[in-house]
Amino acid sequence: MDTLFAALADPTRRGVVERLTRGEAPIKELAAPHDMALPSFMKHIDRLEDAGLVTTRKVGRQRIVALTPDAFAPAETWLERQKRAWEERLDRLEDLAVRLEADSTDDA
Amino acid sequence: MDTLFAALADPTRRGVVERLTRGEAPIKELAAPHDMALPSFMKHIDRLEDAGLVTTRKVGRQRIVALTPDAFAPAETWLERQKRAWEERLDRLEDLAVRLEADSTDDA
DNA sequence: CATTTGGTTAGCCATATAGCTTAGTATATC
DNA sequence: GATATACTAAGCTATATGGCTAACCAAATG
Repeated sequence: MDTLFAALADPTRRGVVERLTRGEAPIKELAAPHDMALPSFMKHIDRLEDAGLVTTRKVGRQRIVALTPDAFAPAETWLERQKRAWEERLDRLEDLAVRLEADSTDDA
Repeated sequence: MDTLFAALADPTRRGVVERLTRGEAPIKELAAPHDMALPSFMKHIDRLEDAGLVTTRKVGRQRIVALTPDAFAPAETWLERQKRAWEERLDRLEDLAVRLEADSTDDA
């Protein structure tokens, strides 16, 4: 989870992910839009792979990078759970407020 | 976006967020379950605040921390967009495969 | 077989991160 | 007014991160 969110906390890496939703590609092609030396770029790919967001395979002298199926699932699940917990609490608070309001008008 | 994902890339901070979905709390109380010196813990709160995940206000000598409404929205939106792009591409590929298959059986 | 091309390895540098301690400051509480 | 409480500020350390260059390896290509 740490590595997943950390992998997404960098614009270069998010850019690579966005590119990969349109299909796999070799490293050279992925690197092209990012003004940086190849070894530096490679580290980002490594980090994406460590996070499980991406898989790579060697074809000839090229390394092809592809998005992992359900790559985002753990992150989405966690976020969804938090949002739900938060909204349920707001609902309970609202419910409580409504009931208190009803009580006060009963008194009148 | 960078700071948002980075803020979530740490178990202490995710723990704080999870706790806050059940309601706001002062720093001391939030810090209690995390075995670490207060100043160290404070830095995590600062990082959550910088990411816009959390707001704080001073009440007497306490600092109350609360989850920001729609705190996760940007992260969720980005993830959702990627997932959608990815799935649309898979659909197109499947569609293409089905059509190719149909063509080949037509030939037979 | 010489030369590109696409990665890869190794190692360096600057900054950021996550932790610490020690020493304040401001608000309660006795 | 003295003391305790809840931060807050300053400054230190170790490791991680994001970038670089230089040199190397292996698979094309001429």
